[in-house]
Amino acid sequence: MIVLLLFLRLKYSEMQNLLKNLKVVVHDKLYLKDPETSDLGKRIVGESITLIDDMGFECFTFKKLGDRIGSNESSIYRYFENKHKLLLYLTSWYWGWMEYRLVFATNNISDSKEKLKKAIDILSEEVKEDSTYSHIDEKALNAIVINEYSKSYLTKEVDKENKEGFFAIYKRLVGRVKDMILEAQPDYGFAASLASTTVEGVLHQHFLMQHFSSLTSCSKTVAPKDFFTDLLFSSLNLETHA
Amino acid sequence: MIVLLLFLRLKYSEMQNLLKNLKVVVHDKLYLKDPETSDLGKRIVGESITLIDDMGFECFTFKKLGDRIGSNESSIYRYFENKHKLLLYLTSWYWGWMEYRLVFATNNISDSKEKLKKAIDILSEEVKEDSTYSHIDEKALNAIVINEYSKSYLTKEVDKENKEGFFAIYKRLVGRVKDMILEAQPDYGFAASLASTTVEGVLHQHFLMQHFSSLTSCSKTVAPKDFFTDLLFSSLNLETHA
DNA sequence: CAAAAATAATAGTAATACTATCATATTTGC
DNA sequence: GCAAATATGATAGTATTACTATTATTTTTG
Repeated sequence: MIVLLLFLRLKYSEMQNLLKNLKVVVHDKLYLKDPETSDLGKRIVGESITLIDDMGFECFTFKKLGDRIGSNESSIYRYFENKHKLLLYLTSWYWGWMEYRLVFATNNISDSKEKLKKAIDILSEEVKEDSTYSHIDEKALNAIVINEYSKSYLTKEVDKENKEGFFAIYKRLVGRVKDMILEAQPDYGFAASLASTTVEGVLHQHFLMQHFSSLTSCSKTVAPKDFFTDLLFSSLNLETHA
Repeated sequence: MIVLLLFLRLKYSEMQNLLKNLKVVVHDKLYLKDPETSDLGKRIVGESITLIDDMGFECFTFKKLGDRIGSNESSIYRYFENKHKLLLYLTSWYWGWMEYRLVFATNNISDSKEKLKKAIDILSEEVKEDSTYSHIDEKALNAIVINEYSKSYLTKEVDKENKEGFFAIYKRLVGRVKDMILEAQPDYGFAASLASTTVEGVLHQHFLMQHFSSLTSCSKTVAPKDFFTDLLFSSLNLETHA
């Protein structure tokens, strides 16, 4: 689906309408039953996002989610094996959504520097509205990714789950950033590390802004985007202006 | 203690002997009873490091630790309130140890670029030996910091715990890196973000080397140090060679 | 409208994360 | 050397978590 978009030239404003008719595809072993196929499934996904955002992933349980959506714990277990898989599902969805927006926003830019700059914009901008999908609050999901994403891979099962492909979307996204870096500067020797540092670092800087302001230069006037644009263009030895 | 060292000129080889007579000081509300003051306490700290490294923080319990050290769960609870506090204790200790090594290795360097380069070395080098302290396996502790550190602050209690000073050592360390960045390039506008990105990013690159090799440029021949040295010197607009 | 599928309700289990109490060692201060 | 204090160990108990299993009740659909 996303590949198709490379041949399209659509205005940014049309993206939201388009996305409404597309489904972000996540690995089908992350769920027992596709939550997109039923009303209950959508409520599970939708309310789990706001609940995890409210209480944090550690405190979140399927029992509490059941109470919240007026359903039963056992029904939730028919959609997701456990809350770890649910987190993988939600964050995969997020990265799929991010990848879509990244590809969409950059596909019609021919200048490699402009393209990279746009990519940094998309990756680091604060998500402000939960607009695109009716049942998914993208702003809350963005907060979850900032606060919980690393818990999804900092586990003893990471190699097994990686082999199963549970991190495929994230890896593909980092790979796209890496490719854009190399397009802008083919000689650069650390493209993969710079890409992963950027994707991860953006989340970290947002976290620091909220909880450790002395550890970040970002504030109301300086955005993570400014820091990372400077960082990437300096290390690639490129001028910031096109 | 560390301040004193600024006025000393000791060989690197003497550091280990010196450290043996110094105690890394962590926040005293992280423990109920100082584990350094008893044999049991040292076994708790020492064995918790290898046990967490072996089984991961999620699977680790005080009951299992009690079994391992031939002691009782209830005795461990007299030293640490819970395993979260123990993790904060261990990681604080690690960052205190790192800060010590950083200050020691850089204090006698007058050239600001050389100093920064040395700081990157210390921060990003793989810890190979558990040499300095008899009861602490620094190599295993380094692995714990790579795999578990972010779990210590990605919690709902982070602001309260930050106010209590539980992250003071880490913040001071990042502050030192920030100061060195500004010493080398006073005009640079994102010193705090570059410092936090480096300290955090080094851990992340080590993790990626172990589990997501496609997301990093680091390998057996390229060290995280090489990437971060290039990254910092480029963004500070400095030449790598002194 | 009957059969199938989805959901809800209930019960039960093993493990976790503790707290409380009491018993027994070990240390120490006189 | 002994009593008092302190440290450690053993046992028991609780609420919660993270499930699994079974059965009952709705809802959907051919």
